[in-house]
Amino acid sequence: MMLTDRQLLILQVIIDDFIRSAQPVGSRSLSKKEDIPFSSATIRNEMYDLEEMGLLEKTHTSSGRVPSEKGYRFYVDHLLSPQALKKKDMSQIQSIFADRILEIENVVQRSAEILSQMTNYTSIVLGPDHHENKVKSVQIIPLNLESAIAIIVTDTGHVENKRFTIPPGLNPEDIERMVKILNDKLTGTPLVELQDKMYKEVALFLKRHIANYDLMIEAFAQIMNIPVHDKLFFGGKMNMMNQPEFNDVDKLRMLMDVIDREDYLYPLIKETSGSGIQIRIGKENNNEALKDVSLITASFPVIGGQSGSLAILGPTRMEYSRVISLLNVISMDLSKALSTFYDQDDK
Amino acid sequence: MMLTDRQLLILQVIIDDFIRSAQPVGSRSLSKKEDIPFSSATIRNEMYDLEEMGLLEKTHTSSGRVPSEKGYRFYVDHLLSPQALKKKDMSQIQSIFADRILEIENVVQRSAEILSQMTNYTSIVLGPDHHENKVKSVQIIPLNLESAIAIIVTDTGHVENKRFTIPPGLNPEDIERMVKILNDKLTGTPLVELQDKMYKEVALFLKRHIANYDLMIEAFAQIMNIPVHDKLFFGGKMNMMNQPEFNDVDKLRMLMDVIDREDYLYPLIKETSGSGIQIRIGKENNNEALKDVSLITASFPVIGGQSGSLAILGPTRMEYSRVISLLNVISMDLSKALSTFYDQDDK
DNA sequence: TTTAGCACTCGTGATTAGTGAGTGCTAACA
DNA sequence: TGTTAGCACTCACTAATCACGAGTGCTAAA
Repeated sequence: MMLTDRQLLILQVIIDDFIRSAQPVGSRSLSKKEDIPFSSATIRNEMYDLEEMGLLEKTHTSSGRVPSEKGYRFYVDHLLSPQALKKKDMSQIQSIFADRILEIENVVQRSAEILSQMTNYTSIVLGPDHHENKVKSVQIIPLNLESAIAIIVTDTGHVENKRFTIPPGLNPEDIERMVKILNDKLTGTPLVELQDKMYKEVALFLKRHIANYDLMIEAFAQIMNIPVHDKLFFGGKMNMMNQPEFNDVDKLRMLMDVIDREDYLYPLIKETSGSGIQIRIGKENNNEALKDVSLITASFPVIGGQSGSLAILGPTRMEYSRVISLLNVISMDLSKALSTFYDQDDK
Repeated sequence: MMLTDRQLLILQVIIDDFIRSAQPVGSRSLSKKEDIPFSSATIRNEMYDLEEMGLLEKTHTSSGRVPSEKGYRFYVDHLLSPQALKKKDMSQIQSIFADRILEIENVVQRSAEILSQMTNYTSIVLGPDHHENKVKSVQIIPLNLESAIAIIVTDTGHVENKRFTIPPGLNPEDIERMVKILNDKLTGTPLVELQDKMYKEVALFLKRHIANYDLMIEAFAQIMNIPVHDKLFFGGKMNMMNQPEFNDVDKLRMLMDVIDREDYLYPLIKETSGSGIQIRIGKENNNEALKDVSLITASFPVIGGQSGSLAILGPTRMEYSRVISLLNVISMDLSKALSTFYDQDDK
């Protein structure tokens, strides 16, 4: 598909205009613009050709033109020039990452919020997979005779805790011994391998030292059954209400259902990990409810070969350029910020 | 205000009907009902009177009648007979509380979900205030030379954790000693008093045993600065989209804004703690955005004098009877379920 | 190749008329 | 005296019509 320079210009201006106004763009209004020195008739001819190529559409026979999905695709592939962020935006971003925050979740959540607030779209952030994180310490805190809290701390500072019922016949000394064994055996084990290791290696050891070891193993293995999905962090879940394309409650509901049932979104976001910026427009999302939105995802690597991703969900009529710039900046900052949690592992 | 039996009947039927259909109720459709043996003309006369009393309204001169806020208020105060839940509902509730769940948060979250799912309204649950919970154990897990995780476990099994920077010059032995001191001094202290006690009692002690104790105190006091607001748990946040009164995106947005900014809702919910079931209809919520909704709150006591509350937010045209029954049942179950966490404290 | 001009299309908003569900009032009835 | 049948009236809602204007496609002239 070869476009003349003039066609490129017109396409670009139409899409930019539509992104701003959400209104079909007519030839006359275009011809009035400064950077368009052609008459409306000329523009009409070009529009006709662009429509034939499938880059533009009409909402009805005598309406102005609207970008098609293919048009957006062409736009992001060929017409998007990297655009520097405004100073105001930059300084706003700086300010989040300025104060050294100490919890991963906190950084991630705040990134999601700032991202949605700056774009007016919905943002989704997936922290680095913590299944690979290694156990730093295991603690058991008895609450009373029957139950206790098991706590697992990872090398990244993530804390998992779960309450469990103490098997009968186990005395405090048993528990103390157990904690010692667990720490000896499990420190350094990645979370994914925890359950396996528990049954295979630790079980034997416990058998020798602890009464009722099998019940205890059972209880503890439960605890180590850490959820498969990492948690998605959202910002501006409601922002899509502000988009004119979702002025209809039914449409809104369909979209919200998908957003809330995170399992649809999860693979779309997860998949991106490690491959730069990815843009999915409308039907490319392979989901009926997402056919009028675009999802832009960016992955950010953290030290140690892992990565997380952040995403913006907006109408197909999205400010691609700005969103991409923002994602680029924030993913880099996030990389840096989170890497400080990881790079201290090995000390 | 005295109503005849017939007026009571008619008012009741009108409100019941409107709650079901969301449509203004006309005299003719009423007169066709089995339990209404009067002609439409008679009903019209009664309606006229009920309107004069401010219990009914018209949407326009020749429309059917709609309950006014005052009408709903009368309805819940005088016409609501406690209604037994359907077996299906009961068994569904049983099933959540059947399997003994071990985390407070889990129970609370699941209650919120079941409540919203059964009513199709939005539910909000506030767990028992954990500021009064007492420290059971304090742990410090060093992650590397610079940072460590502080963990506080309460007697109810609640775990707070926070990362902090280790003041320079502190060695592992110092930390170990510090943990010992903290446990000695703080076990049994309610969370609210923690910060105070830290500065007043523990500081002196640490001074004697730990290098750089002042930095450490500073760092640790930070950690103990536990958020003032307890967390609200929501179920069915989006359910209001299904109500015809929020078919308009602007209305929906106003409502959602208030729901999301929890600080408006918090006092409304919190306030109820300890005073049975409370119903706020429309403007009684004292909030412009909540003028078309009703909030029904129920508090549930847990052993030890504390209490939490659960609430249902729905349109003023809410199934009051059903919601009240559900809240009654679930709040009792919740009382029981959560009390098991608390009553084992003292053993 | 570009553009001015013109006929044509179609969404939008205002206006009108018809329909039906509802009311209030009056007069007759039990 | 309370109840009801009957009737005129109101008003939201829908469909139909119209004028308007922003837009198009096509043709012919520059």
